[in-house]
Amino acid sequence: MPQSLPRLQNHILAALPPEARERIFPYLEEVAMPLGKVLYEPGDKMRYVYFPVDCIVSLLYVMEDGASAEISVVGNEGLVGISLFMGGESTSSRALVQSGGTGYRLAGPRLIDEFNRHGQLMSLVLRYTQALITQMAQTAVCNRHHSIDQQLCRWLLLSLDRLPTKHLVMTQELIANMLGVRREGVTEAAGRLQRLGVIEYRRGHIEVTNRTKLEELSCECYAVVKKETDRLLKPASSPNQLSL
Amino acid sequence: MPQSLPRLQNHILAALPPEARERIFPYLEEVAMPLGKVLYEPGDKMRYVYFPVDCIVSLLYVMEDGASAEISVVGNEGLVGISLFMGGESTSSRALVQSGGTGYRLAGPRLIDEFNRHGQLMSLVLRYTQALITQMAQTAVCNRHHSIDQQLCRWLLLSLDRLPTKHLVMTQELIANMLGVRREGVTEAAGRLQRLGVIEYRRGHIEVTNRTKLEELSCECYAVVKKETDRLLKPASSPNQLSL
DNA sequence: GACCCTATGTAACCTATCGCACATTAACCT
DNA sequence: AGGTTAATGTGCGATAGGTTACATAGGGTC
Repeated sequence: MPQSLPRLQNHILAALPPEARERIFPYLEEVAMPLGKVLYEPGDKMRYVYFPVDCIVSLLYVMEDGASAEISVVGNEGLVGISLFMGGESTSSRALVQSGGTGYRLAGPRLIDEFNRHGQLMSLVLRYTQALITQMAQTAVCNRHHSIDQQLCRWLLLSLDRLPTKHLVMTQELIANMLGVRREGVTEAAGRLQRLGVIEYRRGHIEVTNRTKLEELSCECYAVVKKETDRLLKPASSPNQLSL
Repeated sequence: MPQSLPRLQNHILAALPPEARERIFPYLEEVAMPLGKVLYEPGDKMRYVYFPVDCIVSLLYVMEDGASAEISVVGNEGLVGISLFMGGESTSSRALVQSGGTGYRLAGPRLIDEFNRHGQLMSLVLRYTQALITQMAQTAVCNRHHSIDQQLCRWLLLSLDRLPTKHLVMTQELIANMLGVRREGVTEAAGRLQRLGVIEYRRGHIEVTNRTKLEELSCECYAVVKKETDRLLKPASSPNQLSL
């Protein structure tokens, strides 16, 4: 089984030891992840986990009245479908591709089988899940206390960290859906950021031109999540933290 | 080892099979959980997990400027300190006793040892963790879209579900800290609820007098969390969902 | 019973964001 | 090239909630 490069661009897959790769890689299926694709809806029994390679997936909650809010984002640092191994088999949120690209999927039973070996994969995905929890918690706080401008900065940074370029293909309308605010609010915030020379945009495209300043303008939430995610996932191939 | 009743009031402990109880119960220490006690601060290396019996613990995030927001609440349906088995050993939030009572604590290594047996305890705590994730996600959404009145209803219901009585010992100031809003906002919302005959309160005490109406006035967030938590934890002693 | 502290009530003002209505234009299609 | 559609810009009034500043009173303490 050739260890083709793309699948190693997903950090979880890349951090697996050789034996685990041998067991799992034959079952990985490459899948297109075009913008707007829905990986699962609330309550769906999950059949696959998805390992993003160069795409971004948003976990978002849509309310009865149609209003929505992003709970967290997943890029090639993680995987989509944690409920499979957490035991619930479904979530109350929707998984939506927010930035197109490709990924790999693995059938649920294959993942669970490997998870149950109690080895590196289990350790990795549990640590990743904790990083995800941190992100959700910080999103809750950010939604409560920070301005649209600050949240837009945070959102751009989270996206940027998960993309190979400084260029986002994204309408303000979609960003508004993610942040759970009006589209006009995003237009105004984006206008301000552009006037400050932090971003440049045209219809459906945003380019970050001054990342340093973007970080300054963002609320603390970005840094908190980034730092904690790095802490949890950097030592990804360190000795299993679960051993005594 | 006698299976004294109080420890079985914690649903996780109660759902363990006899063998697991035999291994764990000797190491459980009863601990007082007075209102205001801090179980851990952000970044603290956790030494124990806590199993609430008749108290409520809030996980809340405190920002640089002192503003705070509750991320989730834990009662006797769960446990505090999931980072221990998730692998991070610390979180970015604070665990604060919001309603006094007692609980049991278990030293980290003892828990991890049992977790690593890959049995019922692992299954239980992972499912519980997913329930916690649902609660956090819904909190994020609620913070974005719902009014203080609705959130107060949700918060009262979540607390009520974790208490043996309809009586909360709680100042409006504290509730405001949890919800991440001004104290005056809570005063006004509580006043409206009282005028509607849903609650009755006096200094530091709140009594829910019409739960049905409280549920009507709450946003959908309470019901979503409740339903999902029940789904995940009700079949607590069902066959290990992780087996193929 | 007097006292004091803390919890609660109230009010005037400020601001961010919403809700709505519309103008403008970039980019795509034929 | 022109038409069409979707994306963006702008300008209101409405409003929830924040900010500040006090007034009031419950309930424990001496």
